[in-house]
Amino acid sequence: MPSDPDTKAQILKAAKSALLNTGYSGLSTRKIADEAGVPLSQIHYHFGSRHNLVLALLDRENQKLLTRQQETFLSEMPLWKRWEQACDYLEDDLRSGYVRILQEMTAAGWSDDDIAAAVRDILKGWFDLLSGTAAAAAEKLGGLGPFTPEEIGVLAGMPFLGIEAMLLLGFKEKDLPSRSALRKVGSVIRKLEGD
Amino acid sequence: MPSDPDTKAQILKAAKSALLNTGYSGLSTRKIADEAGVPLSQIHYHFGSRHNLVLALLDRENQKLLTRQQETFLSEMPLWKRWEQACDYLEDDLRSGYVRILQEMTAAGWSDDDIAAAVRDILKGWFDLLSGTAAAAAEKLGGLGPFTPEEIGVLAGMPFLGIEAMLLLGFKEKDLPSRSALRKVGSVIRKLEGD
DNA sequence: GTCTAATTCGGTCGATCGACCGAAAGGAGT
DNA sequence: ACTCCTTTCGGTCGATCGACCGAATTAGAC
Repeated sequence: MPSDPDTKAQILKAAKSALLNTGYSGLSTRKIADEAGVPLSQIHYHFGSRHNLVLALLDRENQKLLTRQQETFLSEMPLWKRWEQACDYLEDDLRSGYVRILQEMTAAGWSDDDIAAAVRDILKGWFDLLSGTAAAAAEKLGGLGPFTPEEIGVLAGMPFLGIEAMLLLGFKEKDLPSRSALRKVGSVIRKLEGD
Repeated sequence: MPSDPDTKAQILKAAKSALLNTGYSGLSTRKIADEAGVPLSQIHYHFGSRHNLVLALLDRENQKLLTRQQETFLSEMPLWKRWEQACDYLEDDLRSGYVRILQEMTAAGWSDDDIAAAVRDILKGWFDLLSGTAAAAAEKLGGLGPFTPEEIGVLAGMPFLGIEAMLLLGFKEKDLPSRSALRKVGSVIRKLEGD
């Protein structure tokens, strides 16, 4: 009775839901099993351990992002428009829970080498994308000042990670005008491009 | 026998140590008690609950930072030098464990309203400081372009938070040139100031 | 010295955790 | 019909968790 794909996907979906509800520190195999509506033993049958389940969840969430990344990379939009799109993606990813998942996994990685390596791999791919975009922008804009493309990648990407953590913490635009700041950066880029 | 101050401080110190070793999800009252060399019951006598102990630890770590913040606020250094100092502080805080503590608390706040409120208070103070500095810089530099001082505060502070999370995750300068990027921002500020 | 209140200590409670087990149930190939 | 392999299921193990208790100890007031 190989209803395997169903159950496995069901557990992963429940694991995501449980992670969003309780955070990583409150995550337990029993809560996941209850949420999925399957016996506890199913989790260890399909994933072997809680640890492996977490890694599988991270991998599954990342799969979704990879396809979108490649679309963006192939796009020929002007820089300011790509920045705008990145701001839109942030809102999407906040709603979908992906931001929370990745940030929870990042925090878990501070104490777990396997998770840390997995998260670094994911984020490394993102930074390479940003660096590549910066390298292309260097030609268009005539150099990047004192910065290498990789450093521009850092300066473009890190604010998003910091803002994500703050938004998850409950900061509102009134106390931390993060969204308006990001949008205005887009308009500055637009002027730099001479649009 | 009121050796109370000793024991209480000892427990807080052990709590910090345990948090650095195991992360928030692995933190337990027994590990803290063992590390402090006191019976488990002492923790509940002095702090009432694990929850209160965590909040007390956060408050204690923040006290240290507050004094330094005020020193920086009162300083009359040029902007680029303050930025350099912020980079130096980052290295100090990474070594001392303060970065890890605050980032762990931030992540814990995603699932705990009390911790979230406490962390927001701390970071709100930091952002106000940055915004104030940006407002002062606006006069010196002749405006901030399209940005409000608060938005400049966001754009100055958020990269640090993102970079902290990545450094804790084990990113090296080779894969993520975060330190060189931050330092070069300082040199750009220096040119803007016409020094 | 005596009394009082604060502090220390060892022990224990019920709940929850991850992991594992053997038996039952089901589908596929013959 | 039979076998073989995958999957499902309920139950249980030892470990660990936060919280709490009563008794013993100690410092300081008088």
